[in-house]
Amino acid sequence: MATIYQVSELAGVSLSTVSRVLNNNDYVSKKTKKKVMEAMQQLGYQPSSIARSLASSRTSSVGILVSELDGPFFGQMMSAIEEQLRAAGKHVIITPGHSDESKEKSGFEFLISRNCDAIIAHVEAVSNEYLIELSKGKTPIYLMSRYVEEIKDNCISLDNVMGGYLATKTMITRGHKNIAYIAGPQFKIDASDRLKGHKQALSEFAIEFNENLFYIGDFKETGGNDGLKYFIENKVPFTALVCANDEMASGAMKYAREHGFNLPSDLAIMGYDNVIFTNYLYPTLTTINNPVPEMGKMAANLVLKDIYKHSGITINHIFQPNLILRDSTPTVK
Amino acid sequence: MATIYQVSELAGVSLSTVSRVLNNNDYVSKKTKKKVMEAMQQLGYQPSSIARSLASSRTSSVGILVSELDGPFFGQMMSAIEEQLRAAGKHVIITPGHSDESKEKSGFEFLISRNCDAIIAHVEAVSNEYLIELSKGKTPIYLMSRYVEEIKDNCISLDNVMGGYLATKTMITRGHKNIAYIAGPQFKIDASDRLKGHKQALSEFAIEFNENLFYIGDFKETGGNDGLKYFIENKVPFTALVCANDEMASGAMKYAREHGFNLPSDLAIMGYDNVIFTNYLYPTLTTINNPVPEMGKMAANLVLKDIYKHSGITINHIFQPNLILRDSTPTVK
DNA sequence: TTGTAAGCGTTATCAA
DNA sequence: TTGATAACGCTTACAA
Repeated sequence: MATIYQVSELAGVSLSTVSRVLNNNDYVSKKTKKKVMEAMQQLGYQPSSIARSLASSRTSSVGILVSELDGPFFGQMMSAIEEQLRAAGKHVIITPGHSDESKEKSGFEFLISRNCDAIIAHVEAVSNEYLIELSKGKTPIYLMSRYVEEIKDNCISLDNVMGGYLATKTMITRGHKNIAYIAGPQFKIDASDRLKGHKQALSEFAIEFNENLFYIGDFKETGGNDGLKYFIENKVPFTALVCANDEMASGAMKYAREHGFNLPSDLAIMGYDNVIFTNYLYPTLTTINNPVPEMGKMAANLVLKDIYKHSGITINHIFQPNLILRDSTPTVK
Repeated sequence: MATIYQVSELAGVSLSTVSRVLNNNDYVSKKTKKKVMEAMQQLGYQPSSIARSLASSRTSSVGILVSELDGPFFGQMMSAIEEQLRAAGKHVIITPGHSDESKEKSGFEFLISRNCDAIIAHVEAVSNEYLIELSKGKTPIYLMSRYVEEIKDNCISLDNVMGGYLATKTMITRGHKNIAYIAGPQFKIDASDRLKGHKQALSEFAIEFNENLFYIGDFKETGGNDGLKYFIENKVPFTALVCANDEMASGAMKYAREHGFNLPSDLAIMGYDNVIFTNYLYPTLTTINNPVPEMGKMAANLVLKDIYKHSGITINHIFQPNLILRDSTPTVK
């Protein structure tokens, strides 16, 4: 590998001049610049980003900490962030936190030790206090889908209470009274907010919250499965099922069909997130749209604005979910 | 941030000693080691991985180059690789190539310039020659789902011809003669191999390949949609549809249902990859299992063995696909 | 506009 | 078993 030193020698200039060319510094004459570029070309020179960042303590890379590397939700998120950042010549370093406190912390440490210029994180297990403390460090932290009052300028979040409310209200206005609810793990703020919205809608229409129609799932297909099974065994009648995410809804749909339900007439089902495959289920799944790509893009923009000083960027910190009405929730007479 | 220098001062030893402790070097007395560790603790010292890799030209990180950051296929792949590597204390740096030649190349360059100890790549647009050339460089390259004879020891691949054969043969043995086929983009080797297998099965059973029952899709839902539309407009009768991946199959299923097909009785559909949501479609989708997680794990193991000198690892370079029989392909009398 | 030289935080080679 | 000291490849005052 050629180094900057060899380039400088071949071009007959000093190290600093080569460095200037590398960094598009204005104070270089056209002529020298050309000489240097040619030398680089000739040697197939590739600057070492490691050395650059050691010297400059900037890396042109932003860390992304997500819960999982797979799953449609995180896929969309990573993809949107990466695309926006790459367009600005920045790179991303992605690491998973697996919704586990110590793994999330070590993810942060890794990213920080890699000198990321900033970190965009979707974390669920670490406490707000930890995040606030971390934000005082040298690496700026941005939060996706999480609102922490003390560092709200660094948060991009979704109004999940509203989303939860919307989901259940839709079922009610479509004629349902006995509505089962499969929640997500309650340590996840998204999940507990959605539940809050559910209860809000219930109470608005004077429907009592029934423990026998409430189950806490795992945000995966199995959660939908297990939840529906639990409800059926409880023998409390219900005509609608609201799930706190699409994966659980699809699991429930499958279980329902396998156990003699005729969908959607026997049971109306609602998801949450509007993940890509919901449109390919049968019946197509009514769901609450979680504008993940837009939010990812916004998070990237926020970093571009704050850290890389791009101008003319307007930031929207809180997104509103909206209803996507499909076939799984027909109106009941 | 505390540096190694401050640690050495507080512990009353030299830089080198601290470095030795950091690297678990044996030639350090228990006593000094303890002193140093305490100093580290006290200062909350975190070694700079940047500086470390500049000095050692090792990074404990392996680059992953995938086509897309989202999508169930790549999600599973990244996840499996990362899990295995993380268990060995290595980190991954992920970057997407978007199935585009110049983007894939710049992905490689980025990863190489980050001094990754190795790169695991799933690339589709760059040529074999490029990969062979690249393999001569200082960063070892490993290929996922791609077989290149000259560097076969660095390849982990799936026998896609066999998979394609299996898919179509299954349809034939279940009683179908008029089988439509929606292929993937033919510059992708996976796609062209699957097609090859399809033709092989056809000819084995003396069924002629019919251009009117052949469509090249984009490996996404839209491809399934458009393909089925094309076949219907062609007005050539067919009773079975084989798709080169699950996304296209799900798109086709939806289009079929919207256009009056009764599934699966009117049309048998076969997917490929056994992506997570195939089991939640209705009818559940018969598909060819692509053991992505196993292959990802194997690729990680290969790196662990070759690069990090782990012992006792057995490598399987070529994986065999198998049939997952579900409800979308009933037998025809 | 260009060059000199001092870092950046480690590892690695010697010598002690 | 420990310590000096020279790399690693680049950026960045400061000087010229």
